[in-house]
Amino acid sequence: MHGDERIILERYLRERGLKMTHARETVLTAFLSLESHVSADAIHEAARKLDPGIGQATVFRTIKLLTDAGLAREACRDDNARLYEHAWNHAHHDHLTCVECGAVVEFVDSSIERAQEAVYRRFGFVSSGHRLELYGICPGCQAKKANSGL
Amino acid sequence: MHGDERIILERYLRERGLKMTHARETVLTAFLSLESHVSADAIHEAARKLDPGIGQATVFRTIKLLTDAGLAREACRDDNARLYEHAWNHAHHDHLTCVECGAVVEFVDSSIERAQEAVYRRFGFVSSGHRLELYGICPGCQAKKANSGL
DNA sequence: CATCAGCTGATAACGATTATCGATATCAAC
DNA sequence: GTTGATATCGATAATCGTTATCAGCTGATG
Repeated sequence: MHGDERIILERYLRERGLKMTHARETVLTAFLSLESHVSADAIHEAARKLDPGIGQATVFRTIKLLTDAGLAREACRDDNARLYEHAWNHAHHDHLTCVECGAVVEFVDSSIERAQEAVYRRFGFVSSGHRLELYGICPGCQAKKANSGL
Repeated sequence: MHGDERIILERYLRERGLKMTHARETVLTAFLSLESHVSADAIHEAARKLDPGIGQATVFRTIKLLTDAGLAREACRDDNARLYEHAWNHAHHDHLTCVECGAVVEFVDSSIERAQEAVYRRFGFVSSGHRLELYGICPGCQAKKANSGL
């Protein structure tokens, strides 16, 4: 199931003299069991269901490892807390977020990507990544608003 | 000099029964005296030079007012802290940031803007704003790297 | 110049993240 | 399997940015 990710992490750890432990495997499993855009707290909660002894600090430490290993990626921030999403076998994408209900649509748009490359060229930069967040009101919330009296 | 912004703020405050005070005027002046992408702490520091008695809490409170009044806008986050930029007479723009030296280029690209609108239509969303951050290495840092042995 | 709602600065509280520390688990070598 | 050096664990304290609290103060209005 999640064998690929486990092997990636194990190799990453071995390469720098770190160890594969129960706790780290549990956090990885918990993270993979959740949908995109999870907080450290949500991962901690999920990990506790697999092993109630998992500490909060270990979750934070392991998330950092997962990020460095290329398995997780910081997605955005829910006002205060950082949110993470899967990065392995999940191609690059941008986010379209509903400001009313919080729904998130992931999308890729080739003309946006091309236009971004043109901007890099225009200013002589070498690209190393980008973050695009579109905010708006989703069709469902538009309908809800229209029905509720406006 | 900054008369426009002062009047904007004064009107905003009056409209909701709030008061124009020394402290608020000082924070506004401090904010306007700084370049784009400032932290609350930097604004506090600048405000203290104008009036050493200005408290940190007042700076946070006033930044919120400036944001609501349309004079400031949350730009991005320097890892942990929120950063703010001028929003009055500063048209919408996106950011191109050098990951080596931190330099920020502000730009507008009409084909990116158009492509974003197409994405909104594709998913039936009504737009309410977006945030685009491009990351890369600026020409200066590319040259620095090339010279230093690579 | 009195009044009162709004403001102020100091300080405590808060939540997310990070550092500390003694006890424990891991892995490689025997 | 045992050992041992060392990474790791969970609990807890510490940090940092931000927000809430509160007693005293200020500014617009009459």
